[in-house]
Amino acid sequence: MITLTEENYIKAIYHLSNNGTLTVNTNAIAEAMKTKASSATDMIKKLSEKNYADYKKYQGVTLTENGKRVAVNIIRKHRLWEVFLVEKLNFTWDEVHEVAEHLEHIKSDKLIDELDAFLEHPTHDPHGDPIPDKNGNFHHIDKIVLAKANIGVAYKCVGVDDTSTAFLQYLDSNGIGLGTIITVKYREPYDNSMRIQLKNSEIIVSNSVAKNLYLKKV
Amino acid sequence: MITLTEENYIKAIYHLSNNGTLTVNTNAIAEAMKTKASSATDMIKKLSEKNYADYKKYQGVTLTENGKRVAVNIIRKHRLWEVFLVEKLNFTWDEVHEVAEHLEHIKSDKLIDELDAFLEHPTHDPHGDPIPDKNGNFHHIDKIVLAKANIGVAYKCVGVDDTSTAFLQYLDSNGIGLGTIITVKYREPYDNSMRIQLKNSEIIVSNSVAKNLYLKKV
DNA sequence: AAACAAATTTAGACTAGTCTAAAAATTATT
DNA sequence: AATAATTTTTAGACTAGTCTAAATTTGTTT
Repeated sequence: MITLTEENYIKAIYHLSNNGTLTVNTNAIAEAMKTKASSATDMIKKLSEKNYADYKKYQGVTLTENGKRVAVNIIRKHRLWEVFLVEKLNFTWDEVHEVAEHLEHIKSDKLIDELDAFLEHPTHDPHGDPIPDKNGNFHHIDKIVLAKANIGVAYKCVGVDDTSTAFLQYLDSNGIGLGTIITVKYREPYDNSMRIQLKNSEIIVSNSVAKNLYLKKV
Repeated sequence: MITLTEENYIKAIYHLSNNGTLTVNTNAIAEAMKTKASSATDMIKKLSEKNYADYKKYQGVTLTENGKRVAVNIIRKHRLWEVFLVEKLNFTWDEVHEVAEHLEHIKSDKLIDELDAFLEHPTHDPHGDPIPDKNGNFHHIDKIVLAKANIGVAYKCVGVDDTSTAFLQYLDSNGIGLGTIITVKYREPYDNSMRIQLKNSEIIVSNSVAKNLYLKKV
């Protein structure tokens, strides 16, 4: 039996390891989990014993295939619930995360399969992140970051990197959401801010914004 | 902050006390929670300290108004989720309970208000039990138990007392569900079994079945 | 009302997860 | 290559919730 805390550590390690590819160090895990390094060490040992992680003292942690499977499954559940909350229960994209953090731990295969079907097998969550299928495969779309977009080309907004409330509300108040058509008019060399064309307006966004918005050619 | 375990104890006490009207003894709580009496004692003390329960040593427990409010709120959440699972996710009425036991602990007012609206403010769950509204008021329907129904009168099935899988599956396989029209043809004095008329069949049910099925005159 | 039975509480111990403080290993700097 | 700084681990303690076993209270018989 896997505990809620174990699941959350596995998820944190998965994200910190760039989807299971890098080795993660103890301090990073502790910080992500908002605990102390000593607590992280204890949990890492436990995950290692239970075959969710590979670990050698002082050398950092990677997830086993088993651990990755658990992580991807939680991510699937998290993102499906986010779609449900936005599409069916009128949540905005900055409100969903906290509730989904809890819903993702409900254990029922039937629940998640039926939810998936009820939502008509969505491939992306409200932030544009891909939803892995039952077998853990991600539906990949090739996206570029606004900061690297070409001048004069039309793109569609397909996701965000930063999912903080502040950023999402900034986008909302500037009329940017998933599907919004964006054309770059000008890149200011001085600070890398950009003037972009939306449907009915032209706005200037800073480089920090441009680095966090994903686009796809239309 | 209230813990998951505290919520479950409060819910158990609420049910055992007949919706907050009777005093409940320690052994009954321990049995309901599948723990030992000593564990129940510890938790009772804690609930008492936190003002969810009134308690004097050796004298049993009652819920405070505060405790009842918590219990009714959990019951509201539990039953709304049950409706969701049956109506939207194709669960059968004997499958919902276990998953709802977990969903009922998700804490988000917006979630439950929106779910309520999404389901169009249902007044009863899939077992016919009333769903309290936001303010904790139950929508009462006056129902009678099949065992006490009159011969020759047509009734509609509005609920069950026993929600065990075995009973619900028995009902399913005999073509009885919420809304089924039932007319009693004969009561056998020897064992209080009953011959009842359904839409396209006549069946005989034992007294244990008849005591667990709620009806309402049509 | 004394003795027994049943229910309840206390005492002490265990696990999961956390913490602080100190020790050990690794990495960086001179 | 030695020392300093950083990271990580260990040791020991704490809380929530559980357990067993013993002690206490209540209630029930005779």
